[in-house]
Amino acid sequence: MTDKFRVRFAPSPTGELHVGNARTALFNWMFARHHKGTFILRIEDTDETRSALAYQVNLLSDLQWLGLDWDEGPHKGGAYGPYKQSERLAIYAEHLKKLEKANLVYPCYCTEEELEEERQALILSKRMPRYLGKCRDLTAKQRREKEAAGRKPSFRFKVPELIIEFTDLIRGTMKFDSAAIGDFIIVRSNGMPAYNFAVVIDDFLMDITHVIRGEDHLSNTALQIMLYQAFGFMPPVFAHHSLILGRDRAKLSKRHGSVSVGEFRSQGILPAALMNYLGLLGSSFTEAREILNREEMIADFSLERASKSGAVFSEEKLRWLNAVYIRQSSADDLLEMLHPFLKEAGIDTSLLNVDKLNPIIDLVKNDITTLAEIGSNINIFFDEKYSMSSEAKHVLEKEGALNVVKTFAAYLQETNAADSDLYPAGIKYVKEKTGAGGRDLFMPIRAALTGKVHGPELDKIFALIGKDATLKRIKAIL
RNA sequence: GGUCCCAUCGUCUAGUGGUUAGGACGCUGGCCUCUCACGCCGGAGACAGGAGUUCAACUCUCCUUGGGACUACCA
Repeated sequence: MTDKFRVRFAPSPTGELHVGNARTALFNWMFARHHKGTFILRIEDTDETRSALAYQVNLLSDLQWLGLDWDEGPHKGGAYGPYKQSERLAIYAEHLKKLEKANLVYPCYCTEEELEEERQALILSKRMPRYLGKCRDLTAKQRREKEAAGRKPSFRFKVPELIIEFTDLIRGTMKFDSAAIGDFIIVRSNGMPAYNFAVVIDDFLMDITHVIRGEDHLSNTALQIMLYQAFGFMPPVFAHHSLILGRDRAKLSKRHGSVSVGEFRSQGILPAALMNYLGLLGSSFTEAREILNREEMIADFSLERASKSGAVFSEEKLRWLNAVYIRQSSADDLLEMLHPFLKEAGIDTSLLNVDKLNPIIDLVKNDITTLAEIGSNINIFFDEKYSMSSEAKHVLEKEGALNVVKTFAAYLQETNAADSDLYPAGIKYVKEKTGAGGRDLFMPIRAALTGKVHGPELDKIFALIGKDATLKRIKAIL
């Protein structure tokens, strides 16, 4: 095996970054960092109709948000560039020529309609749908005729007859019979390289040592190995990890709900929590715990611990992890991430100073699962956001409830106790004066103070709201 | 249909021939003298089935069953 470690994440910018791809990126990144190797980002944008610059921009920002920094790639450069396939077209053309010269490739003039017909016919006759090599033995004259008729050829690789064998780092020995594989297209009729062709060339030229990717590429590997052999290239080590599944155990897709990094980001999932969860999914760490920061994950990462079977994505567990991360975060760090969510909740953070906001966040962070929940939990601390829920109203309608609230207000107005004593002394006073205790004592005060029946400890709430606001709120009720 | 991959609680997993099959999420009972949450203590919950190999199989082999991926001029 190699003592050098160069791995890559090679997404195509044709949509939002899917958590499955993010996990592949994470595995590659952890592998590189663990082995003090190089993590390369390559953009596979050879599908002109599906690729969009906006997706690429999005992709890079999602990766950065997750903290998956690359050593070579867009915005970063490197000795093996360019790192966008659309900028490497000359390289692919040159390699096509090599194969042509070796007589390992031929032009195919079939139209997509013709190919589709052939495919359907094969399916109907219950045979394997694959290209049968119609254009493989065209004469020079026949080719000239097709060209003259205005047909642009694609180029197909002449699949040799052999058994392809390779060792997968996660799955062990893999064996494929090329008889089941039809001559496949390596360059499309529009001149763009096809996936299997471009990856092989790029992975070799970029000196990739380990290809870590999803199980969905397992059968592609056979085609790619044939190409490595045709070029006389030394293939890298392959490792195919399992896929992320939806509830129904089918490959996780949009119909299963939220699947993109961007969606979780806007729902208020912390990048560290998503990273941690993705690292845990379909894998495990040797540590007996499940909450690990990035350094711990890197230190403990091993492909040997990657599971071979697919893993169902559990949003429940992600949310649990997220809540843990929120609770563990400092108010300063949270505030940074909370900005867009506070804004959305209609709270103008620019008007508030950190000294006031931080203690509130420190209290509220214990009650939220995602950052997006901040609004409904923080409202009780702002007079202009204060509102009475129907449950709270109900509490105040109970026998004696209003009297408790009134007595509390009366105490606050008359006392000259120090601020820190206000709440405990007030409660004691109300208890003695009204005889109320437990639920009957605290719930009316909670309802009056916050307009809600749930929330953090009352003494802490009171300390943050203060005497004046409390009196104002009670007056509004009476 | 063909090729390939996979199989431990509902879910994610530990386990590498001898264990009361462990943990986490979720569910659930109790405790924390206001609620919700947190936390703590407890509970229910799994080796898909069948043959072998072996003194001994969750663990090794084979078959069955079940699930999945691929089968594009997408990656």
